[in-house]
Amino acid sequence: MAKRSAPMEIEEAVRAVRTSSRRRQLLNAAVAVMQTTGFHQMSMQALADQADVSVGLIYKYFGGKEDLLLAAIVDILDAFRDELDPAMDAVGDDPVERLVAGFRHYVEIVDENLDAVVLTYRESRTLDPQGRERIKELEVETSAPLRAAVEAGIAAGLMNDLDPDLVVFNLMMLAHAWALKHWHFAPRYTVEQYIRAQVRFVLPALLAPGAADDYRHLME
Amino acid sequence: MAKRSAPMEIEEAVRAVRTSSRRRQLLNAAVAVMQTTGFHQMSMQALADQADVSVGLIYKYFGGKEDLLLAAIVDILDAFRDELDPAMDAVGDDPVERLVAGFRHYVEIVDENLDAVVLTYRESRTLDPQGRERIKELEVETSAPLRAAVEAGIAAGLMNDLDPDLVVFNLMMLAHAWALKHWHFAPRYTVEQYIRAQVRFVLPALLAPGAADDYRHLME
Amino acid sequence: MAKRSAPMEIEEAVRAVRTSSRRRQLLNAAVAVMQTTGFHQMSMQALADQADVSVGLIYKYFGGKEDLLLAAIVDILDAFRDELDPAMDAVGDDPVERLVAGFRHYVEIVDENLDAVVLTYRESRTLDPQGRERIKELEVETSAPLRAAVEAGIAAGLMNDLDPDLVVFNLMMLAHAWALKHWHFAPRYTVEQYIRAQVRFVLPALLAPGAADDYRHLME
Amino acid sequence: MAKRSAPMEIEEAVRAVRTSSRRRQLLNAAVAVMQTTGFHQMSMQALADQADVSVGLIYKYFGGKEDLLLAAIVDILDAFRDELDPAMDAVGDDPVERLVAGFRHYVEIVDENLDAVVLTYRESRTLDPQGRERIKELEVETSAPLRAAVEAGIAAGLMNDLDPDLVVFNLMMLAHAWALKHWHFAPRYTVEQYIRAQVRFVLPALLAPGAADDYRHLME
DNA sequence: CATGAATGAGAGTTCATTCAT
DNA sequence: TATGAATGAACTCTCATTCAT
Repeated sequence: MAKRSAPMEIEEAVRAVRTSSRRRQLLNAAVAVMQTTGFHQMSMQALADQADVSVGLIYKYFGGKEDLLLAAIVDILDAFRDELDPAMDAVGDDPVERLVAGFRHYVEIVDENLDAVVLTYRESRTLDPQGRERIKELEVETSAPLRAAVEAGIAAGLMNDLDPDLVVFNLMMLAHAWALKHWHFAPRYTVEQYIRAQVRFVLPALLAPGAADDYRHLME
Repeated sequence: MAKRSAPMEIEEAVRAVRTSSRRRQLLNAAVAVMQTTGFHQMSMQALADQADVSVGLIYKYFGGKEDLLLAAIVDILDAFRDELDPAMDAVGDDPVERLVAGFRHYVEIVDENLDAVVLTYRESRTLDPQGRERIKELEVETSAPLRAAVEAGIAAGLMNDLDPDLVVFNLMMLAHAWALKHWHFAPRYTVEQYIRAQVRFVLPALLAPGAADDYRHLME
Repeated sequence: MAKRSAPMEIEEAVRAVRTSSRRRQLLNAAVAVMQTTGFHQMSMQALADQADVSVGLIYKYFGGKEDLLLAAIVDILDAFRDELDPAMDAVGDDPVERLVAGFRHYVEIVDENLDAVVLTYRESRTLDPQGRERIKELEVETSAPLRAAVEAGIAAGLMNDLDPDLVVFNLMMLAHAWALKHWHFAPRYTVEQYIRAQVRFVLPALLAPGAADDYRHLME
Repeated sequence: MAKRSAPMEIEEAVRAVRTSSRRRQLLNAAVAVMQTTGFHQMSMQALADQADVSVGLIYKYFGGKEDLLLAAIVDILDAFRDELDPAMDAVGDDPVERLVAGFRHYVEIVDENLDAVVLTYRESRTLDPQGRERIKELEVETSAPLRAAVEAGIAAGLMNDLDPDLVVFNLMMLAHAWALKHWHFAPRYTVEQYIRAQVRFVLPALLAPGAADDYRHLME
């Protein structure tokens, strides 16, 4: 009996995997093409060529061009959201250590997705209001662990009493800046150098007077 | 002779003014349309309607659509560059005062050109390499007075020995953030509040330990 | 031997029936979809969904979309042709009675196949010349029993000496009108009323002066 | 003063005429292409070629393909409606004479627009509900003068007491049949012969017993 | 200087058909 | 026998650009 049902489950699983891998293949191709030509300049034919499939097939996996854009952006933001928490957990409970680890990892993900990050800035206005809303929500979700660290830091008296919201968005902007101003920073800094320089810039602004000495090691 | 040339000069001046006012009229219309629809969605017909001229006329003043985009972006960046210096001069010679005044004014200009600023982020990849280069140069030019203030501040021992380049780009990013994340900040802050909050965030990071007390008034 | 062949025959018969039932299933589905969306708007996927089979299977039973259309139309016309004769035989030998019975039955079949009839008018131009020819032949074949009745009626002096061909095509047009102008007639007449009204209209035109009285009962 | 306003009026008039002639040119081309290939088979490129304009221009004068179809059909029906009344007035006041003249002219218009008439049957289902409604209204409008003649004839005791609505639709069907079954009738009849044959068929059905003799000349 | 009718290449999207499973 | 993923040509429609007036 299990034998009879198994094939069906397998078949379904196979299809699910195939579907998912096609989506991934197409999303990767889409980001690759968009990074060089931009969303509007990307023709569906060009995308098909890049992904090595036919144009028609794209429409089996995505509702249309805009749907593809939304999926690509959401895909990136999902990565941010899902990777941030574990990276922060890895360094323990100290709010400052957690925040710095979070920022560091955020920049690293940005570095691995330079074009995708730029994409979220360039093309989100292209989406319909619903899609835009979705993206804003994701961005806020993503910032949640950072915000929690800031709030914990303030509560523990380790950080100055600044608006956590502003602090978090500032950190995200500085992380995004690595992508947005890559033309400017790349010749001057490696990612690692960029991260350290920004931490050196930001920490003094955050740390409460009494706590500054305890985190000297984070600023070398 | 003077009699003959005078009318001509006037005619030329009239033409120059008219030409210039036509360009302005078209640029304003272009920014107005782009802010709602985006560059790619803007049809030349829509632009012509907005500017109350015929499509054909646009091509008398601009080489084409992309040329118009470049002109619009350059136009905005010119404003930044030209207004920053005077605003900083108005507060005297103190590097810290100058830097804060510069940042304050920068954000104010951003606030008056929200859509235009977003435009520079969204559409610069659309331009040809030459146009992109032009924009980067302008951005660097714009940052010059801010950089000078930072360098002066460091030289005078008023500011920490940070990379002036990084500091300036950070300040610009935080100013741009008022436009880029306007959906997030606008419900929480007025421009004035945003400026003060950011100054409170940034100054502690910049000021040398000994100088902090002297600029308490800037952070209220 | 018989033992070996019997199963095969059964198998073949099963296959034949299944083939035939598949064809029928598909034709019914096709007519059902076409009646709501039209032939050109009907996608093979929609047809497959309606028939609850896969797209691929359709091509095992029909050469393609146009082949399917021809089959659907021929199917309808076959029904007309095959049902008319028996219905006319049922009323005996009198040419007028036969003609009226034929017309009556014709309208009734039209009523049961409203969309299919409209289909023959709407889509026959879609077919290739050969297919069109086939349909014209079928229509002529279908009209044969009616024509025979008219010719018999004229020969017997019961009907006026009109062109039988014209009479028959007129009758068919008036029958088709029940489908073609259904939007107009349906709110005003039931089928039964429509048939009687048309008989009352047509009979006086057909009946020879001396015969009129004998068929009063047909006109109530 | 008049001089200043005149040019504008002329300019407007010129544009109106040009617009109208473009529409006509396109409608004629559309009917020409549709008659050979059918609406769905007609590509906008084929239409453009036939009309000797560019594809883009078509969209300046029509909202799209379906709009063009509606316009083409309406155009034909308008001709029917506008030409019927004058033709009937020309023969005087006698209801029977008027009806016959109306029918005769109706068939003649059909003969001049064979493909267009077939078009109205083939493609009206293609239109959206609003367009379909429009067409039904036009058809009813067109039938008005015929209906008036029938009603007058019945009131005057010249015609049998049949449903005028049915009579009129029957006449229209028989007129349309000249187009719908042209493949069948054309080899057998000229238009003139067809008209006379149909009049001979229909009049006996309509005329009241007493009036039959007075209209013998109409049936030759 | 100013117009806007006209162009036509190129876009996104659909869908009849095929074929490996 | 039956499937449905994959194809790619063909479709309608848009719009930057030109040019006769």
